[in-house]
Amino acid sequence: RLRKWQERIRTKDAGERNLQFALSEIDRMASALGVPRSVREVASVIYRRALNEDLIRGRSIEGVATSALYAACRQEGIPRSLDEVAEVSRVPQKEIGRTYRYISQELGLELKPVDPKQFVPRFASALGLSEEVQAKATEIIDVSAEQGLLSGKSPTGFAAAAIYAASLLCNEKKTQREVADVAQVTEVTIRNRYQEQIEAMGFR
Amino acid sequence: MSGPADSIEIQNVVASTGIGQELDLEALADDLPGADFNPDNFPGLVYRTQDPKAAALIFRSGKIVCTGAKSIDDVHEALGIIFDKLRGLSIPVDEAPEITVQNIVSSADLGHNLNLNALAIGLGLEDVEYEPEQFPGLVYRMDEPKVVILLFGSGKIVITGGKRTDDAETAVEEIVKRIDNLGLLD
DNA sequence: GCTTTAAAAAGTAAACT
DNA sequence: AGTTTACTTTATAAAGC
Repeated sequence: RLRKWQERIRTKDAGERNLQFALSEIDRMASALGVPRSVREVASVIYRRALNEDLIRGRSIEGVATSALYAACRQEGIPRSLDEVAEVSRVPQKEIGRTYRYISQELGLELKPVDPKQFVPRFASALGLSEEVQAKATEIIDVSAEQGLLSGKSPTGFAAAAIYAASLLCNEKKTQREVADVAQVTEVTIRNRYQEQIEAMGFR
Repeated sequence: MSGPADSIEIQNVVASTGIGQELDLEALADDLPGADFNPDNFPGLVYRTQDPKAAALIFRSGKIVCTGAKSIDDVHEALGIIFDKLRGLSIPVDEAPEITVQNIVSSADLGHNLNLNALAIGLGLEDVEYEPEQFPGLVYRMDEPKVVILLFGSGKIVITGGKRTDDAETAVEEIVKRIDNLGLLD
């Protein structure tokens, strides 16, 4: 009986230590990503829910913690791409994506697809672009999405192309390379999306 | 009446069977020209047929998995060729081993572009997986027939997980109904 | 969970010319 | 900048780690 008590305390301690580790990792990654405290709190709630629903079995603590943070960013409307999240995590991007899809399904998060517009302020300010360019990029995204060009396309690539196009239109030109670097997509992707978008805008 | 159901093409059929006889895969790898056997990687021996084109995974237990065939008839033909090859090596093979179709992958064209964002919300986020950052297709799990449908912006779709030839047809009719009811079939 | 096999869809990416 | 090759997703069996 004494052993059972000790075992329970031991596992309780281990579980407590694991939870503390996960929460400190969420904090570390959130700081590195520069997301507000509210997002860390949402991520912590998601992680605790995953823990209570026994979703961590067979998965790494770090993977679930990273996915919870990725989900929290989306839920709070300030998404980070899987690439960006993977950069501050020690879990490979592929596993983060898989784990995210799993916990999202199991917890019924029902997060809507990421809106490319949500990347515009962050990417544009990283490039030192004006409010005018941001507004133009947002307009390009709205118009081309309405014409059905968004289906299946990556939100970051779509946003990057719109920012590139807007920078040209507003005479604040950034090169495809510069935009590609902040959005972490290739110049080829920007070129492809850009061509479709300017056509949708009735330019060219 | 021509509709999306008429555009269905079977792309891959997976089936399993067994010859009712244990096999020495090391010896078989030497006797079967073109056989790939790397027990360190995978316990099955890989053997490909040219006509019909298919790939078979042959296991020590005598169980066989056939993939890559374009029809159920092709599965039977390809496995027939393999059974005869084994018999030619004086390996006793059951007269007519039972062949079970495990999965059929089909493609089809709905003939309209699809707004996947609207579709994700309309079909119900709980039954949908749409992560364009990871994959351009929307994944929809249907209960009856129990299949998984991948939908693309072009209106092209993939139906997988079905075991019967008509599962794809039923699924296409059903998904067209659901999309049409949402007013998302332009 | 993973390993291997096949096939389609469309996007993204890297390595070449 | 264009082409080729390859990887992402879905399902499914097989034997073994």
